[in-house]
Amino acid sequence: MAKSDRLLQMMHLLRSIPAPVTAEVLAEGLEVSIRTVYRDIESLRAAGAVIDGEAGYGYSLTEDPALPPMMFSVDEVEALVLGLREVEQVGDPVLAQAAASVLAKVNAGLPQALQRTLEHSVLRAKSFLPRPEINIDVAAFRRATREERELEIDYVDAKGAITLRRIQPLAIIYADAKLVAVAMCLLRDDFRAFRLDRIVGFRETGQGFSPRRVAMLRAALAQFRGEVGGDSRPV
Amino acid sequence: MAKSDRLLQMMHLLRSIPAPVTAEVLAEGLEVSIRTVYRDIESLRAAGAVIDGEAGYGYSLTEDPALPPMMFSVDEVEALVLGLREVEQVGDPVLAQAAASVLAKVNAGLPQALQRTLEHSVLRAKSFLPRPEINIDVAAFRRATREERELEIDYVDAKGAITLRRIQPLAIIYADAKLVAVAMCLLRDDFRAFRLDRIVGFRETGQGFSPRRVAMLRAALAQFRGEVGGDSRPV
DNA sequence: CGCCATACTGACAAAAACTGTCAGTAATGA
DNA sequence: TCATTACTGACAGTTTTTGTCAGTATGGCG
Repeated sequence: MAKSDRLLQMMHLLRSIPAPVTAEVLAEGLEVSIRTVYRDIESLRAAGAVIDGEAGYGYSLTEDPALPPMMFSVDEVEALVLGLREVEQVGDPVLAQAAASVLAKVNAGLPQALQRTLEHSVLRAKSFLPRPEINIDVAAFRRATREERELEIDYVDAKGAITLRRIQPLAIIYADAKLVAVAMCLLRDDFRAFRLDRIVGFRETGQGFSPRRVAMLRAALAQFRGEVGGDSRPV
Repeated sequence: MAKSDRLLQMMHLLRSIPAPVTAEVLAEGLEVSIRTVYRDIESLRAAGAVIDGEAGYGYSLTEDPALPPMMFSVDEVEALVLGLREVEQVGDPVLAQAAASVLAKVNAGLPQALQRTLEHSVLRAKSFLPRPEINIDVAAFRRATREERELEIDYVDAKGAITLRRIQPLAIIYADAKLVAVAMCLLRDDFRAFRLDRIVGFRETGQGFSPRRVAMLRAALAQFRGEVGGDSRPV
C-alpha cells in the first residue's frame, strides 16, 4: 500500500475511533508495524495535524488539518456571534448550550484573525425585557415538535385556571422575551398559540401527526398573519 | 519530496488557485513533471476528490473530500437557525445578508437529514417591538468600531438638540429593539452609550485608537454593570 | 478541416522512499 | 518498581515513484 493512501486511512481512524488510540490499534488496523505507525504519525504532524501522544495513554487528534478554514467573511462572523449570543440568553438551557457549542466549533475552524473577530466581537446582545419563567423541558417540547408527536398540555389561562389541552405542536416562536408554541388545538379544532411559560406540564399522547407539520405550520402562520399580530389569540 | 506531502500541497493549490489550473502550473508549483501531476491527480481522485479536467481548459476542484460533514447536532442546527434568523430581522442590511449567507453555507455542508431540520426549523423568531429608525450606515459604523477608528458623530439628545461628539466606539449592543453604541466619549472623557437611532450622521476623524478597544470595552462594561442597567446613561 | 491548448495513458530503467527488525530512551500512573 | 505506552536511530532489503518517451483524446476557434 502506498503511504499516501495509508496516511488518509490513518486520519480516518484517528477521527472515528474515540481517543485514546494506541499505536498498536492503528498498526493492526492498517496492517503495518508499530514503527511505521510512529513514522506516519510524524508525517501527519508535519502536515499540520495536531496529535497528542502520551506514553501509557495513546493518541488523540486535537486539531485536524483536513478541516479547511471556514470561509466566513468578517460580516458573517459578526452575524454568527450576534445570533448565537442571543440564543444563549433565551429560556432553553439545552439550546443555549448548543449555541455555545456551535461558536466553539466554528471558532476552532477559523483562521486566527477571524478567531479574534469572533472572540472580541463588536456586536453584543443584551436583553432587558422581563422573561417569564418557563418550567417545562423546552428541549423535550422542541423534540416532540420536530418529531411530530401529539402532546397533552396542562395550560394556565389568563385567569389562572388550568385546562388540559391536546395539541399537535407545529413550531416555537421566539417573540421577544416570550416563547410561544404554535399548535393545532384538538379541543378547538383550530390553530392556537400557547405561551410556554403558561404550560405547567406536558406529556406525549403516543399519537403522531407525521408528516404534516410543515404544511400545517404554513397554514397556521398564514392564518395568524391574516389576523394582524401573531399572538392575538394566546388562549 | 515524499508524495504524501506533495498531495497535500496539491490540494492546497487546487483550493486556493481559481479554476482552471493547468497541469503545467501545478507541475511548476510543485517542482515535478507533468506526468507526475497526472499521477497525483489520479491519486487524489482515488482518495475522493472530485476534480474536473478538461482538455484545453484545466482542472477545477469541484468536491473536496477534506471537507468533513459539519458535525453539528440537531440542537446546534436549531440554535444556528434561530440565532441567524433573528439577525436577519434585526441586523443592519449588510449583517442581515451575511446571516443569510452563513445559513446557506452551513446548509450546504450538512447531511440531508440536517438540511431538512434547518430548512423547516421548529424554531422561529418574530419580534413585535417597535424599532426606532436608524439612518446611518451601521455596517460602516461596525467597521470603524472593529478597526478602532475614532468617529465624529452628530447626536440628537433627548431634547432634540444636535450635539457634535468625538468618540472612540467600542461595541454595538443589541438591546432588544434598540442598538446602542458603547464608546469612549472624548467630550466627557468617560464611557457613554449612544443610541444609534439618535445618531444622524458620523464621519471618521482620521485618528485611530488601536489596539485598545477590547480592554476599554471591558472597562466600560464593568463600569456600566456597576451602575445597574447598561443603558442608564444614554446621553 | 487543421491548429492550438490542454488532459490523458502505458512502459521502462533509475532513483528515491519506505519498511520491519533491533536496540535503546522516556513518561505516566498504580 | 512495574506495566503500558510513546519515541528515536540505524540498516539492509523491498517497494514505490519518477521523468522521459511515445502515443491518444477533446473542445474551441478560424
